[in-house]
Amino acid sequence: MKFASSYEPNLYETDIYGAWEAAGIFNPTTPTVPIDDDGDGIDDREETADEEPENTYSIVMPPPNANGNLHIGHGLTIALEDSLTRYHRLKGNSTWYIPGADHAGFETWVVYERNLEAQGHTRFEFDRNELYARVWDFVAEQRGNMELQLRALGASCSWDDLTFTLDENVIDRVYTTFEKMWNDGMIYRGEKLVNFCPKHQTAFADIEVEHKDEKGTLWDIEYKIVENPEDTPSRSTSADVANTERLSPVTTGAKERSEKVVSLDSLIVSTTRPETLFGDVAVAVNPDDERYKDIIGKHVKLPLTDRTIPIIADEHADPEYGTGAVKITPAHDFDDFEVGERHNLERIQVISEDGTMINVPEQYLGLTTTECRKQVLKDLEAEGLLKGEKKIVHSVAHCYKCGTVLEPTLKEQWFVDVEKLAKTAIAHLENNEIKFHPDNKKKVLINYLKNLKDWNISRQIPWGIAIPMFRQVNDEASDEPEWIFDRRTNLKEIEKGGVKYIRDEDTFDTWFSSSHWPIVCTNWTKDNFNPYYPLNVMETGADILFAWVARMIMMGIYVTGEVPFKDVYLHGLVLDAHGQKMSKSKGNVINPMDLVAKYGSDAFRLGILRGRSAGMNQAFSEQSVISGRNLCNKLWNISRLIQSLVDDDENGVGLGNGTFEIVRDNGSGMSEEPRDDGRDEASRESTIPSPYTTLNMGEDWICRELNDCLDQVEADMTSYRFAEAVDTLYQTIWDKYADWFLESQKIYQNINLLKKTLKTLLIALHPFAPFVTEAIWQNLPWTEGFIATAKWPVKLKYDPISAEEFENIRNIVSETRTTLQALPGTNNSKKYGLLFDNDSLIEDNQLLIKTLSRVPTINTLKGSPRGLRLALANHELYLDVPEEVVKEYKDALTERILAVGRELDALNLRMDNPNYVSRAPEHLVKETQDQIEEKKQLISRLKQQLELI
RNA sequence: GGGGAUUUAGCUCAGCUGGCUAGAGCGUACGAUUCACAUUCGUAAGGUCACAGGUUCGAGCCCUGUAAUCCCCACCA
Repeated sequence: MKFASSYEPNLYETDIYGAWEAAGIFNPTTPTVPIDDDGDGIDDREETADEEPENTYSIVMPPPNANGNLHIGHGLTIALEDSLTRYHRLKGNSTWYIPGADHAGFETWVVYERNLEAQGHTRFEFDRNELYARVWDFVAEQRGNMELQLRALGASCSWDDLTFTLDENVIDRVYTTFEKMWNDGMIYRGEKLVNFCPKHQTAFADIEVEHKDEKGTLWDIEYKIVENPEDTPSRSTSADVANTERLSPVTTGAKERSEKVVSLDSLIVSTTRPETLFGDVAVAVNPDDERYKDIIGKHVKLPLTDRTIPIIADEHADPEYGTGAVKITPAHDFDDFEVGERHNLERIQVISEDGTMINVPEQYLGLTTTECRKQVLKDLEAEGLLKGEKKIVHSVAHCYKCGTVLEPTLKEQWFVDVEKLAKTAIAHLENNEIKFHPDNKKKVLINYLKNLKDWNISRQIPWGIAIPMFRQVNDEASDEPEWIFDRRTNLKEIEKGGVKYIRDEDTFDTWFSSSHWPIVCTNWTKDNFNPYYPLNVMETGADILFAWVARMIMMGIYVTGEVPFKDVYLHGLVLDAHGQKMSKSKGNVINPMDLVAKYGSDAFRLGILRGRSAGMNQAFSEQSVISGRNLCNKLWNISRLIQSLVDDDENGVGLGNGTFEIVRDNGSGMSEEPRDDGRDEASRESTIPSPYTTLNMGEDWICRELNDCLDQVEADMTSYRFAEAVDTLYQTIWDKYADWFLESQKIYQNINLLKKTLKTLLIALHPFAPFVTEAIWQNLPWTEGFIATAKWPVKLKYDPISAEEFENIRNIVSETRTTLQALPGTNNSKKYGLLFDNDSLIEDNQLLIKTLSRVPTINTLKGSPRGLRLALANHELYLDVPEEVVKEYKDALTERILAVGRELDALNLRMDNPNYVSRAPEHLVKETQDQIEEKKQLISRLKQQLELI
């Protein structure tokens, strides 16, 4: 016996994956680039192909961090993507699931730098190329891990085509795009404020910043107004400085805030960052703020300094907030930066990149921002300029990796002008070229693209793709350095036309290269038709809709003129069993590999797909994995039973040797293939008990149910309803196939149908549970090849009348079981037999009914009715129960009559409504009438029963 | 401030174009006991579909409003 009594995933999974991989079945069968052996410029396949060309199905893996372990989100991603891939492979598509590994610029860098520090080194001891080489080795060492984990999850991807985000072709493609953008004038170098992490010494894109609400202090500082500024460092608006004889009283519209303006010759500004006051170049008030109308254009003395700065009018100042006057520090605040742009103000940088003070009076020089803040507050206090403080909660930008507060820092960076990219992308989206799951994410994305700001693509990290820009040296003449594009980024310095250029030290934001993912993975080129681009689907996390999906769409269109994928499926977060976000600090992180080791890969995949729908953050618990494991074991034992029946049959000891004539109409079932029950008539010599004249061991019924199941799974997969597909299979395998069909087939086997239906189920479940289905497939002597490359099952032919008869039998059996449980006493199913009268369905199937109901006997009723009539099924069927027991059951019976009566009333009420009869569809009215008839009959049968008692 | 969701059984979720007598898994209760599977089999209990109006012959589903929860973006001097 090949089948052990339970399925042990660990005995099979590694070997099975190895066998798949060795056989190369995960590679696409349609070549990925056109074949043109005779050099006539035409794809040779099209000339020679007799058969219909295969459909292609392409999907790329969001590249997991090459340096890391897979987490639960990867587990979900692979479960989703691989079931799509396997499903379409079974459906006969040339399927290409392209795996990847991400150099994960910043993430990996953080890990590496931590290592470096642990060894007592710092990044500054090495030059860029050296660091790059070191990290490369570090990652190469780690990468295998991640790939093994993908295999353990069963990802049926084409390993030969694995793309690493720092592969030659990726860099090439990124440079080509960058060059095109440079030539198209979409790349510019700008001094802008960027979010800068003082710890990691790099800038971030807006999207990488994590805003957290924090408690802080808002200090009120007095800035004294001076009548005659001697020194005006800012290049500001001096047009209306002139006038001003007297300040108007600060009253109008000031409300309760007016008292904060302590006198008419000073302004109170509020700030959470007093240390930045050295970078102040103006104080802004709202132009509509009546209180300050007359002082606009005057100057104030900047405390602790000798400078005076102008009072300007700008919308940015909110009259309702604080005193309505706000200090403007363009070099250290994003809003102030914009105010500065509008008013052409100087930018004075007072905090350096390492977070210490520069360009400040001597006593503050070199202090950290925190130290400086303390000192400034102390000094202001001493001068009597600190007018108050209050605690507030405000949101502060943090580094998403180390939690350090990000410092808005003035820096020259490369930017992509996104206006055209976003506009074009919106046009394609509004043209419905991409279908989103869930649907609403399209709207969200368009909304995002409409407000998109220019994209900072420079990172000050060595680990990444070097920005291929070189700056001319010795260009003493101009302020504006001259930059040229060149691919030779392996060189620090190049010469062109006798002029020397130095490479920019920065690397690309990883999203800049990642946005090329569908293009580079499919080897898209301008000149050749590529059957795999656009991708059929992009599956990824909803959390990177903006960072990644948006950019892939913009870049895909920019480079290829086409959207990069036809469908987008976004999954939500996997939360813990209590709906909490998983995090190391909470200690509720679930490692997918632990679950795979414990319950098997299939169990994990089934478990994580159940109850999950697109775009939603949903809970996940080990329990669902256990339930997946149970299904695998169930399927294993189903197969074990069937194989033992097959063995018995081959050894001539099976039950299936009947003398009966099979009465079956194969013509009326809808189907594509005749139901092949495979047995020639002569072999039906049998020992089946004699009352049988027809055989209906659920065979037509199970064919019908399997057909429905296949329909359902196909529909679910087409609409990305994974959980529903799994649910359908679960129910079909367990509740229908095992509980009814196999139980029936224990009496009499149709061996070929058992084989065929088992194959159907195995194939249908394979996309979700690849290992156990393959393990079974390989253990069954009558299957061939790999199930992974089998053909999706065709529909089975069946006789609908026979199927419906079995449905009737199921109802009879169900009612028998229910009634036996409801009767007083225990062990009823052993005590009472069934009696039937004048009913051919029951007569023909008495053994089946007896077996499934587990009653000891079934006999024809002789004499007048006795016992308890089973009223639900409209058959002359009685439970042979003694009168005193029936009497105890009387109350239950009465209650039941009342319940049915209430249902009948409701139906009657519906029919009494003339509008229902006239306006509802005809079939519904008819249905209602039928139901009324049924209920009436049921009541009368129940009443008969009651009278019998 | 802008945007997107969620609210259905104790828990986690389905319920698609309105036809519902609202489903599943887990959990619970009761029963079975070794003949594929105790990772088993059978049966049952459990719901004012967040609330209030409206449209309709008919609303869990559509419309209006309210409440609660969550997420994203922007802002918070």
